[in-house]
Amino acid sequence: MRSADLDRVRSLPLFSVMSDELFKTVTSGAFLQKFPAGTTLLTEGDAVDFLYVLLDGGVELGATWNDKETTLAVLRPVSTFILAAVVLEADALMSAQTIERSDILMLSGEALRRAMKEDTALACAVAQELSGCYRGLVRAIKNQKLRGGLERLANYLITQKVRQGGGETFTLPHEKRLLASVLGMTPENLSRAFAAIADYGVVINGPQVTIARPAVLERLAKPDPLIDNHTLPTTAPIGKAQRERWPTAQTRSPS
Amino acid sequence: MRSADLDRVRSLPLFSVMSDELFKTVTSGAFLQKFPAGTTLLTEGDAVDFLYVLLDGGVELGATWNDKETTLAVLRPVSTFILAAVVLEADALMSAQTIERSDILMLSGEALRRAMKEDTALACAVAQELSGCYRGLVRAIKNQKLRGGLERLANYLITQKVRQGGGETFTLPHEKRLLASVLGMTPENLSRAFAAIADYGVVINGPQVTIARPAVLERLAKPDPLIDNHTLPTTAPIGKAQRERWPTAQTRSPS
DNA sequence: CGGCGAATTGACGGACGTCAACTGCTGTGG
DNA sequence: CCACAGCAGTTGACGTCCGTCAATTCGCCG
Repeated sequence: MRSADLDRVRSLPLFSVMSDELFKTVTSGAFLQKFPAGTTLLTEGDAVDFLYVLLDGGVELGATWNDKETTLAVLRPVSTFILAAVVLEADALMSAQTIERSDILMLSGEALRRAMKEDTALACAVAQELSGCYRGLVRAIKNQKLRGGLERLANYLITQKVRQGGGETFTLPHEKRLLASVLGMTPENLSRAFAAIADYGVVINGPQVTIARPAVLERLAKPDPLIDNHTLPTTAPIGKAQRERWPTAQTRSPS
Repeated sequence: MRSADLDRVRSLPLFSVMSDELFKTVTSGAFLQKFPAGTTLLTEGDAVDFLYVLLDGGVELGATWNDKETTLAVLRPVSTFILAAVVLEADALMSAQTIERSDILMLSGEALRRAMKEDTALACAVAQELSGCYRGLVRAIKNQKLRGGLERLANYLITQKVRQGGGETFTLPHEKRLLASVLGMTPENLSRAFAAIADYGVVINGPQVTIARPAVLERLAKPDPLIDNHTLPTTAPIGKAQRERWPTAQTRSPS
């Protein structure tokens, strides 16, 4: 494993508190693996033996029931995942799948649990990380149960705008079909929601989104600091630059 | 505070691992308060200074947005709540309100955070508790995003049946309007769902529910161990016995 | 006895899922 | 180099689920 990668892991809040010695112990039995897009890392119900750390690329956390599927989160580097299952030595409740070519570090869950028992600072850091994840899910449930589809989309767009620097135009970070799943709707319905949100000053051009009248959109979205997290959940620089090219001004076809 | 109450707290997984000395420190600055039904303990957005422990009664955790309200969980003794906010020293994301006369122990958050730093076993126990809460929320989101209202109700009934001993008839633990909020629907819609679920062998008689043909109901519900937790989240004996009396057989009025 | 809130029921409309057809881009192989 | 298949995205038609409004019943409590 490259030492640059090790440094990135070390800089996560989870690991920055550990002693050098313990860090070496925990990472000694670790793999760094590169996966192509679309690889299933973990299926819900699987026993979990590793703590995963996404160093590069992207990962979708999803779940299934009765032939329906939904996305619970999309992770960007640097993020850890399935920490809760590792702590409890339990089966995974979510599936994990790469959405791009990804570099993923796999740390022994057993080693992590042992390290927690020996290092109070680490155990506290784990508790804090889990608290943050928990609160992220509380926000997600509130978003899901309290808002309608159009409102969820509007707030998603505002969050993206802020996270990407606040410029009036930005780029959707994923495929729209994945976004639909994150927002809890069908791709068709998302398409209609994009069409409807044009009335609120939002111009869609492929993956490019321009918020022409932020005040109007905000009146629809009613963003709320107790639901929308406009700062990133972990130390996570947004993924690589998106493609810039896109067929020129493809506004709505004049019917 | 009565020593019997202290013992109940001590028996929680969170506190059973602490040394006597540390336990005394943490509980020394604690209040035991009795609240009437309907008391708001905490409003979303409030700063959180205490870890709450529900010793008797019931508490609803809810959230609000844009004049809509929803229930995220209903707690029964013995349960702790808002642990995550205490760990992070953050504002509450949920409101908490008693639904019955309740005994609630309030522990200094500051003292708990200090104790975590000194006692690895406690910090690990906190991490485990938080992991359990996190996984509970993952289940809740899956339930919400993957199932329709009728399916959520069917699974709720099966869960209640199991938790109350598996007999063919049991008692709803709360008001129906609260249940509706937990299940993410309106009271009117829940009423219709109860009417519709009669086709699957479920007989409703006030708060009494009889599942006449479990196999039929299960074919509708398709319960899943990765969503439905048929065992209780914490060491939580179900609340006191419900009223038994109810006006005799109030089946559907013969139109 | 009277008022209040929970629960139910009906009527209606809107939001959302499903099915199907169509477009345009992309990668593949003849 | 082009033909083709495959997939993302869009659009329309339609049906279902669910929320809203209103009226009614019933038990509870003052």
